[in-house]
Amino acid sequence: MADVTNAQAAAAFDELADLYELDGAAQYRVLAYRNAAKAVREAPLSVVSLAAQGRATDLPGIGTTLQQKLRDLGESGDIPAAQRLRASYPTGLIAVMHLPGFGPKRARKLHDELGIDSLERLRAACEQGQIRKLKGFGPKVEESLLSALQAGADGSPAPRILLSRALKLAEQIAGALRNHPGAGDVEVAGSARRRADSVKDLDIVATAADPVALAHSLGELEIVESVSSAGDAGARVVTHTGMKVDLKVVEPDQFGNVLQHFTGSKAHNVALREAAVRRGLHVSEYGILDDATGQTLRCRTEEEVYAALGYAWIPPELREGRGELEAAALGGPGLPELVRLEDLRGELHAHTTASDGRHTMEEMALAARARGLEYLAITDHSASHGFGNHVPADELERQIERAHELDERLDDFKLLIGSEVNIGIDGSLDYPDELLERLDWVIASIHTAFRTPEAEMTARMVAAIEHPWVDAIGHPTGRKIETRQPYAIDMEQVIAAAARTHTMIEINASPDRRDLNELHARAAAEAGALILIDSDAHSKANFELTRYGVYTARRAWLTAEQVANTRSWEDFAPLRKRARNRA
DNA sequence: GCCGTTTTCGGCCCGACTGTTTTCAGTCG
Repeated sequence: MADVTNAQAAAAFDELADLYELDGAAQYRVLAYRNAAKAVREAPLSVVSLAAQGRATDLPGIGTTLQQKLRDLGESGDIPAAQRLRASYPTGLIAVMHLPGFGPKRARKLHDELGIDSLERLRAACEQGQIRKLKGFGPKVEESLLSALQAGADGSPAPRILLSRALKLAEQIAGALRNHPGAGDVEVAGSARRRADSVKDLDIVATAADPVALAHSLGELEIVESVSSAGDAGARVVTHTGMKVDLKVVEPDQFGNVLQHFTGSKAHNVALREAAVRRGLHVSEYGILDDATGQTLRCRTEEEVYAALGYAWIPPELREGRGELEAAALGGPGLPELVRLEDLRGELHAHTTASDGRHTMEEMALAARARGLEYLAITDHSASHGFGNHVPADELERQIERAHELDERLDDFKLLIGSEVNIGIDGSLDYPDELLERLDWVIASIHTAFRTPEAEMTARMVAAIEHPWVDAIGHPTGRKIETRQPYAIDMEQVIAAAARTHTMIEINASPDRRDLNELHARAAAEAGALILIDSDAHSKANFELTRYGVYTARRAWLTAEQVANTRSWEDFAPLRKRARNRA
């Protein structure tokens, strides 16, 4: 039944939204499909299975009609309405519709009047000067279309930059702006502030005694390649790395409104405004207009914006339209106290020169202690890792001795000897059980055969989870943000197995992994599984990456209590599965 | 197509920008 993944079902609704849009359907009908696509993409359970049981209507934005379409999708692999519409509107036309500056109306006109059904035919029509003849189109449209097509535009969304790279740039730019003599407040907004997995462009909001001077100073930074506009209200530039940066300079008494607006997300702002309208208030980046008085309230801070609308201030990481408004409503259930970087007291996943790390056990331990951590588990790759970076069993034996000696010597610090053990294709581990038992800590991960079918992959993972000496699962879905899809695996079953067996699940903090993602991490915590935030450090400097794991944990609504390694070693030790098994 | 401390029908966020127009439709965030 779970043959259709939520990602596939969401894509089907998005396609249907595109097709209905081309067909000229009412915009709110189209919007309903887009909202449903988001709900499906973020659902913690298989929506096709839910639909089969008649429970998909519990999801926000799914009614009986869309539930039936999910059933059709589960039973036949397609939705009849989509099949019908595809006959009228070819796939190539959807690509045209997704070109920058284009949408359903323009694409439809090109289709109806010039017979355009692909990017190739569109390019030919441009080259023949046919586009500019159409009513509502002109030479500018034709030119920009041609240059976009020549630059390789194919209607697919622009690539996104990893948060780690984007934040480095954002902090650099914001720092430079703050140093400007005319600057007041300077804050990074947008998805970077929400600590999303990846970022499309940077939004910065500022106040300034001299707005023009501040706006021009952005364009003068060394990292800036070109300036597309700079005035008294802000500036828009592109860096040498290709990142678009948008600076808005605003009056201090609107700083809260503008920062809130440009922090988003879109889903959060739409929900916020819809709720406000029901109370006679209209929210925009300029203020809050009250129907009753005709007055517009301008806010210096975000706290004032949220308070005026009846909410506690909402941490940016939660602003994704995932129930945060209901939780933040004054007099409501309240928002969780989110875990912070400084809450973490131990690190349970780190490599040394014994496998593919850059530093020795001692160097890593001293670096961890210097960062204020109280315990560290050394978890080099196991016997079958390959790439010449594996640790054979006899080498691990020697590592155990070295670790015990080192642990003796380190004051006020607990050094654990563990392993990141490969999970074989059949779910087996590549050290003998008696060796695994003697370790302080074992984290098991999949590093091979990513294309294994879902049922086998799930069974493979669950087998590892059920192993008595596996304390935790590392990077559970194998995804690499923007570059590698997660392997096919039923996370519902994985999470349930982990919760049942007291196996911890990692949020791997490596900025291109952040795996578990925020949705799975939230589901896992709600299912009662204990979460770890691990750096997976391959060098001393990599301990710095832990913060990306904390960001994901916060986006997952996690409290310090739900993250196992916020505990002291004394409190953490008995939570390990091996400690429970021995007890 | 969804949804309900105004509603089972009639609403459904808000404003800027662009290129085309001469008052605005379409797109974008």
